[in-house]
Amino acid sequence: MNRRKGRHAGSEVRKSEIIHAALEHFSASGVSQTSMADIRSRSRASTGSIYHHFKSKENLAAEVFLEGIRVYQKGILRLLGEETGAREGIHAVVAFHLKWVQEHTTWARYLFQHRYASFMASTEEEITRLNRDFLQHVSAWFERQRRQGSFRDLPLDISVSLILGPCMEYTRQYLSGQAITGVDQAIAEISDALWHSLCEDPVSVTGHRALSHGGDR
Amino acid sequence: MNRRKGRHAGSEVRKSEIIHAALEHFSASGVSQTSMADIRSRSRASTGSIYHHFKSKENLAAEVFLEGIRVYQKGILRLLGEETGAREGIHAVVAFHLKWVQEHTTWARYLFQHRYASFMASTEEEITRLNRDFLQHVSAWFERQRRQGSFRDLPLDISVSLILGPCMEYTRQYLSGQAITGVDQAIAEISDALWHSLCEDPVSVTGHRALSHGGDR
DNA sequence: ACTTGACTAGAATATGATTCTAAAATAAAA
DNA sequence: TTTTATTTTAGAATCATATTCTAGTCAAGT
Repeated sequence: MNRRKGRHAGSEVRKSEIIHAALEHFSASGVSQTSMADIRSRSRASTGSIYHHFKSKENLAAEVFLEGIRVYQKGILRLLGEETGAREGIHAVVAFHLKWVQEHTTWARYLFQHRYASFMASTEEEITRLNRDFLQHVSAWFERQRRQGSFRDLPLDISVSLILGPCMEYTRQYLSGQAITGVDQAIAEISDALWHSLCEDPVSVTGHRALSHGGDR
Repeated sequence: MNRRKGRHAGSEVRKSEIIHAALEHFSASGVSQTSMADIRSRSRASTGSIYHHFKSKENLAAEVFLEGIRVYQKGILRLLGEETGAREGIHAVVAFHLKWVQEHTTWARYLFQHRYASFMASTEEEITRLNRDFLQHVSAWFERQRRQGSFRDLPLDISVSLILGPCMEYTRQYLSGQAITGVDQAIAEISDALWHSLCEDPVSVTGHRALSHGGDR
């Protein structure tokens, strides 16, 4: 009955080739500095082929974004599902994020340096959907932790800002080569600091702080 | 002697008109979605005139960015020059940033939603210079505070991430209409949290925390 | 008044995104 | 296998828009 599904074998492959060719250029030079000709020559696909798979350059950019953000979010959500304690949870999230950036530099450059780019917001409601679902899971985790008295009772948007903000800012510095502190130390420092800014009563829970850091800078 | 400055009267005015026309569009729709024709018609300047004052669209975008960031940075630096205590300093910076965003929404949309955009990094070394100078002042302030024992001894890039990150992340939410918490409360929450993540020994310095927040969210 | 260089105007050009037409490849039907 | 329908690819044609070019206008100094 589903005779309408006459998918060709190599089609997905070709689409993926285009996405990855685009990623390379977008990540290295940004979307606006990348021409369709660049993508065409790197992917060895024709104009027609590209426009068959993607509605426009903007749409291609969005699909590349989606492909990356899906992988990233899946990783974070797996962590939160593991139901560790609050402090471990925070550390795990920070570590995951920074290591992911370190190991997927090309993706990270595109995803996070262009995070606020305009083409995302307007078009592509799937991005909105992904973000909403993601936020929902994250806030559920938070609520659970808060009920156990691990976190203080902060508004969700503030909590998100406090956690995500430092990670993103360090990421930005790291990607632009301006970070002095290495990733491992950054994970330790940031998660430690976050814990103290989020938890109900930092000192009584753990007597020590500043687990490690050399005398740099 | 300065005969080379055969400035025409209205020239600066015209240039400024172009910048502000561009700002409106850039802020509302982003640089790539704005055409030179848009800017031309809003500023009532001709193509030739625009290209006389600015090398290219990219350069125009950079100059708009510069104009905004200068004002913003000047405000922050004034605060840091006032040599208040560490905690007051943090609060003042957070408050300044968020109120500035609230009062200069148009500028903020452009400056901060496009902060990581590519055209800034590559071209326009004046932006680099501004940022370097700014960072230098900020780090000097930090070093002074740290010597007085107010802050713990964190690497500069980490400190910057911890402070700037939450402000920027909240800003992003605020500008995209996703913030739940109001600006005043956000200032209180964020600066309180920052203090606990940065200071040497939060509890002994001030016994209380969470100065204010309603039971929202 | 005249010369000079900054400034403005708008047409011409160039670059690059998108559309269009047709053909090749593939899968399903006969 | 041959036929038919559908998807996918190709590349030329088109269209949108950023930039350049040529010719002027204007303000100030001589």
